[in-house]
Amino acid sequence: MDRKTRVRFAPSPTGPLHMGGVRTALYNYLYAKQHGGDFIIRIEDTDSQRFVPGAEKYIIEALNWCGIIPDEGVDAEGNVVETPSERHPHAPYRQSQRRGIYRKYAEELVEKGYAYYAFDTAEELAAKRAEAEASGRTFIYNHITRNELRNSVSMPESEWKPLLETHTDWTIRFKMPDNRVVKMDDLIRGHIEVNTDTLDDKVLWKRADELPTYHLANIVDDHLMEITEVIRGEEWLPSLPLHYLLYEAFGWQDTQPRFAHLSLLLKPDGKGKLSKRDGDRLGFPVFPLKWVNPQGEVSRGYREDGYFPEAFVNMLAMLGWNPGDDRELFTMEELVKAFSLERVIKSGARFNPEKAKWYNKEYLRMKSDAELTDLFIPVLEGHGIQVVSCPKCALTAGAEVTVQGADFKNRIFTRDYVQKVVTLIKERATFVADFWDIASYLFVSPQTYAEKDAAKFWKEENYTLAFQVAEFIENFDGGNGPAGVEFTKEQIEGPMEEFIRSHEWPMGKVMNCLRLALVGASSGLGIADIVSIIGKAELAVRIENIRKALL
RNA sequence: GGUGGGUUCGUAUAACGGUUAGUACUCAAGAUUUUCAUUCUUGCAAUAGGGGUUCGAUUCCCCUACCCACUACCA
Repeated sequence: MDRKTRVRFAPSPTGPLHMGGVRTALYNYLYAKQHGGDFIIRIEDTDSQRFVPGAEKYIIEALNWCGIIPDEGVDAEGNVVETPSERHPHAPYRQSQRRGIYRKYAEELVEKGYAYYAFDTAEELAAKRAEAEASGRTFIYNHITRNELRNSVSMPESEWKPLLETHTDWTIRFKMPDNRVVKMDDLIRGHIEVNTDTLDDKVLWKRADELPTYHLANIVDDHLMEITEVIRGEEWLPSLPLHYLLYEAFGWQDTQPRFAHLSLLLKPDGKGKLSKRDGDRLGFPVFPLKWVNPQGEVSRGYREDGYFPEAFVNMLAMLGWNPGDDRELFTMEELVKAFSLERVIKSGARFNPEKAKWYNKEYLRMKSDAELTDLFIPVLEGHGIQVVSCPKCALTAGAEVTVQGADFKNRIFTRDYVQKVVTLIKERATFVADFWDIASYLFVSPQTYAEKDAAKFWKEENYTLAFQVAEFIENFDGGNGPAGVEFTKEQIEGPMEEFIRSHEWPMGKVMNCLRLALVGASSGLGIADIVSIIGKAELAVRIENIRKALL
């Protein structure tokens, strides 16, 4: 068969999309793109009870953030398509809006003898289950019990037929054959066989809300939408025999999609699958985007935590798949090329938040300084820093000093100044938000001095020397101009060290006193970097400040 | 309980019957630097257990253990 590859991601809008769901969508997307096929979104909202407002929008926005863009099912504005068009021939893509088409398929199965009407109420069945459980057994609706229950198999037609009209709570159930071995193939797990005796007569369609259950809707829509591969979570593996049997009952074996069941994401520690609770407990997001549920509870998201979508996607792709070599960094295009279902791991993958951070760090380093500057500016503004595009603009904005592109007093800095900072600190950060913690002293004079560091270095025999070094820097002319002009790191570094060495002063002690004045602690960039970026005037201010504070 | 799936360093994974069982993250140590961070080097650390098949098993088969999923008129 040479059908065009068509895969679908079919979420249920019962809440925000979990990162495991994003991974399933991603693998579908990669598979589709690799085969030059279509990636389709279909909303499986056949459970009106569990519908959550906003969930559908969230799912689409999340996929969009990740760069997982559907070819069909969602329009350019991010809305699920409701009316058919050339681009979206199978609309509507919401199962609740397709409800009219499922009943006839269910009834076709009844007519062919593959399904039957069942009139048992939910309460009756619950009672049966409770009863069985009390005696240590399990009740299952199958070829043995169906004859003692109320349905069109056990009752004469004259008795059940009228019920179709008089009752509104009947269902159509699949008539699971007895003692038949269903032979299946999974693209990831290989050959699987299951005996139908262990399976039950699943409900396919409900009269009460005139809606199909997952099983029927799924098979019918996959068939109608010409899906060629079904890539979904492992939780569906147990119902694969039912789905095979449904394709058979409909006579659709020729176009039956191939199946691939993905393992689940497990929590970082302990037992069990990854849940929202683990994120709260261990301090990492389990959702791509921030989510506020109808009760007002907030769940953090990767986006809001400062992750780059490329890093998030790359990390997710490597959780349960590998290219067969040591490569770990992939763009979406590279993933499309390298991906293969054959290399998807069968076992559950434990999620490792540390590795997620590592990915972000790697991607941060790959970003251009200009791009990172754009991202850093809003963070600075959040700390009361004003960033302007040029020195002139700084003056207009009320700045007094523009030599370095920095006015510390009025907290006005030029974009060039910010980018210089970014260049110096990007290797030290994992997130853009870290920039402030790493480099706030390049925007604001230290207000306090770390006690421990001060106790260690702030001694008279050290700081008197440091003051002399500061004076040396203030008088340094960069080698090509009168005193008072600024200098680059390269210009000051050598002479400053030479100055200290020539006096045989203890380098570490002197430098750390200066550092205490400039940073407020015994950490941070090299002194030459700091003074060249903040300038002589600010150096003088900080020396004066620490004199007042510590002398 | 039943059915199905799974099991390589702490974690993610590599090794299509033959390797000193590799790589990355984490952690530790060392080097470098004026501090911190970076960087570099080194190190710690695994085939769940037991039987087979085979000259040879992480790899194939069986059993046990453990983990996961499913067992709804939910998906």
